[in-house]
Amino acid sequence: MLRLHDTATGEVRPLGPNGAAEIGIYVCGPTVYGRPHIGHGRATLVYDVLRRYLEWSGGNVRHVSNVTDIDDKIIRLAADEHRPWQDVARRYEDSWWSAMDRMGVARPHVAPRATDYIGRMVDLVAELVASGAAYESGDGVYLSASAVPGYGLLAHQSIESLRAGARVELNEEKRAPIDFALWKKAKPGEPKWPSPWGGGRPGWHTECVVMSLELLGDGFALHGGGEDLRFPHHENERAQAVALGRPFARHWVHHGMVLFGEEKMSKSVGNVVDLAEMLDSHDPRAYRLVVLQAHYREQVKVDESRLAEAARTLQGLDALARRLAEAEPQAATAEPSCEVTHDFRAFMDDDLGSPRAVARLFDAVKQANTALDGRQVKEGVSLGRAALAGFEALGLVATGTVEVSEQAKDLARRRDAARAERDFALADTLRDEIVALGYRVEDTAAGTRVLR
RNA sequence: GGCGGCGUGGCCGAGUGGUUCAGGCAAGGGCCUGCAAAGCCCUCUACCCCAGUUCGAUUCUGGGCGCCGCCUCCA
Repeated sequence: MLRLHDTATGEVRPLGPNGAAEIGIYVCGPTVYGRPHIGHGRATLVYDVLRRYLEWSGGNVRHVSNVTDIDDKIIRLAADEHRPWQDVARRYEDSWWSAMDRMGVARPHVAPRATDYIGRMVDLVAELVASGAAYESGDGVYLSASAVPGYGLLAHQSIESLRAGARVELNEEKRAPIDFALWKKAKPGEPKWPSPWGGGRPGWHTECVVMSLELLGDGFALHGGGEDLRFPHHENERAQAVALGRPFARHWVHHGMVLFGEEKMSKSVGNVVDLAEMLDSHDPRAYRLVVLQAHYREQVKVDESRLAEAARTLQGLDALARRLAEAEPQAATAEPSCEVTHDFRAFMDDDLGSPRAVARLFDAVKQANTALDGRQVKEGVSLGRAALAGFEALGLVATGTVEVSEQAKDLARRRDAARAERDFALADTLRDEIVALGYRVEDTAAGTRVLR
């Protein structure tokens, strides 16, 4: 059973009931005001791995991830471009799903848009106002943080120290600097939805409360997001649920940030790497491997050499897949090695120890190759199948086959003929021609093999 | 100022109070190969500094130095 670190308690503890019970996972999704970068990529990969692993372990997962399609940045961009905010939001939502598909990220079971839930958000804010926890002011409705028992749980700070450290500019409309907006009254020209406090739009933190409770139910299993969302976003989500008296996430998961070079990737530093561009220049699986080789709670350093290195590593995995495809007819009954699977599971169950789990699988890859080298086919296939199955459980699929053009196939056939006649000069020339087409060449017992 | 994390071999990155070793990539040598490639074998370079606890610390404690993150509607 999976044990996971919980930000609320600081402990690694069981995620909750496995098996038939539904495991509700809510992951904070994108605000669609720009193209996704590799930081978004890591975030989705981390939770994709979590989800896949739970499902592989027999869990019945319901994965919900929101799309924030209205916010200040979207409004500003729409104004700059003189087009409706909906166009901006939809354009970047499309680029989001496109990039996620390319990374092999499983789509969430439900991906609600914030603007589809505004009526429910208004209801929730009204309830908070009625309870006395929230108050209306000149520019919106705010939640009073001091009205929430245990405010600061996720920040691991007392309300006093949060108050002392608040860097938020003084806002006359708030009673306390740490209070946060539930509803923002529309300024002239801004998009607005009706509410008891006039036209406006919801504050960011409210949508996740409404959608997670609505789609997963009270006391859902897990709420995840980046370390940077721990405070204030998640703290403020939780505050609303607590103020309403509704059981919220039972488990809080936060993953580390992506560093490009030595510091956090951010627009102000100018080191943002566009996700789609990165996927253009590397095997799309390479980034997943990079992410898996670092523990999800640690920061991960990414750069070109790291991605290229991972891509090379994957070639070795693909090579094994090809060997297995050839050897399997002779070892149809070979079961995946239980030892490998057992170790893999043990590492993953311990707070998603993917670096160790992956290392164990690579160990099995080597063992499999060694066995196959030694003609212990059944042993090799057993080890290899377990390794590839483990990688697949993490969303990393090794490919034993490659699309090869007719031209290259023809050259390969001619090269085999030349080699059969021991005309190696011609064979080498033909090999160069195949390589010039962008392929790699390997000789096997079955003849020339052409690879990407 | 408050809170948290990290400093490991050429690079990335796990882990542990001691005995054989993370793993990946790179480098050197070898096996295999017509030559390569792939694969395998061997080799190499470690645990930031200073104290302390201990028979023994990279691993625990304290201090120091350095780096990173959060406290801003940044994943």
